[in-house]
Amino acid sequence: MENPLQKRFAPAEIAEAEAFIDTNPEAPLDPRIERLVNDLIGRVADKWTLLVLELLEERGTLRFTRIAEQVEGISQKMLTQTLRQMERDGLVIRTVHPVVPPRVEYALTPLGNSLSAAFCGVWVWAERNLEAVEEARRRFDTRD
Amino acid sequence: MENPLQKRFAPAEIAEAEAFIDTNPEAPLDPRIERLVNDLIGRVADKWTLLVLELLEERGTLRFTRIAEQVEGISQKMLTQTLRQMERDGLVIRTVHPVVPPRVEYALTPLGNSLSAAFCGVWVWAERNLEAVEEARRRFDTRD
DNA sequence: CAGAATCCGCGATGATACTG
DNA sequence: CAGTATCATCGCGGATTCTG
Repeated sequence: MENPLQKRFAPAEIAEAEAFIDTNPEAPLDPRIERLVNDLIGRVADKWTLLVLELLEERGTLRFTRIAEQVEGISQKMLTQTLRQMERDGLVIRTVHPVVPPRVEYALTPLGNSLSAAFCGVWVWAERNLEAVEEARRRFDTRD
Repeated sequence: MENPLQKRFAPAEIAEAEAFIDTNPEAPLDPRIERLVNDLIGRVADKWTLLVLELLEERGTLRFTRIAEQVEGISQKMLTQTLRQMERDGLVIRTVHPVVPPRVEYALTPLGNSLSAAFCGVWVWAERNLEAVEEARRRFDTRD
C-alpha cells in the first residue's frame, strides 16, 4: 500500500525514523507524524462533527436547516462552524443554489464517507460495550 | 517496515480495519441509545484519552510519570483527570504499590484494549488520508 | 433560508504551590 | 513519586440580533 507519509518526508527521514522505531521498542512514533495525525484526529473526533458525519452518511444530501433539526442540541453557530471545518478538511461538499430564498445543500465527499466508515468501528464498539462501561462506572462510583 | 502503524497494531487488526473501511458503507444505529452512545464516544474520543490509550496499548503497564513524559504537552492535572476518567469507564486498571516513594501503575483493561482496536480504523484512516486532508485545506484556504 | 456579527458566562485547562 | 488544592485565564459555545 502506498504510504502518504512518503509524500511529506524524504525517504532518508522515513528510513531513519523506522529504523529508530525498529531498534527501540520503548520509543514512541515519530513525534512529527504523531502530532499531525493527532491534530487531524482531534478535529474529526469532535462531538458535533461525529453527529453531522453520521447524519449525512445516513441521509445523503441535506439542507442547513434539516441538519440543524436532526442534530439535537446544536446551535446555529456551532453547526455553521462544524460544517465549515468539515468543508475545509474536505469531508463535506457545500452547494449553494442561486435562488431566493437561499438553498444550501451539504453532502459527504468520498473522503467524508471513508471517515464515516472508519468511525463505524468505534460506534459499534460503543454500542456493544455501553453496558459494560456503565457497569464499570457504577462499580467505581460505589467503591469503598 | 513501511508503515509505522504496524508497530502499534497487529497485522490482523490493520487488515480487518482496512477491509472494513473499503467495504462497509454504514452501520445502522439504534436511535434509542444514540444519545447514550454519543456521550460515551464524547468521553473516549477525547484528545488526551486517545493519546493515553495508544500509549498504553504500545507500552503495556506504565507509571504515572512515564505517561506524563510520553504524552507530549499534557499537564499533570489533565493526566490525572484523564486517567481517572478512563479508570471510571473501565478502560484502565490502576495499581497502587504500598511503597515509599509511591509507585502507581496503569494498564489497559480488556475493555480498553478493545477500544484501542476499535480506534485502529480511525488511525489507519488518518494516516492514509492525512495528505488528502492537507491538500483539501490548502485548496480551501486559497479559494477565490 | 442561511448565515454573519456580537455579547457574554462558565467550564475546561494551565500554572503554581503544597503534601503523604 | 503521585498526586491534591488553589487561583487565574481563555476560548468554547449559547443566546440574541441583524441581513442578503
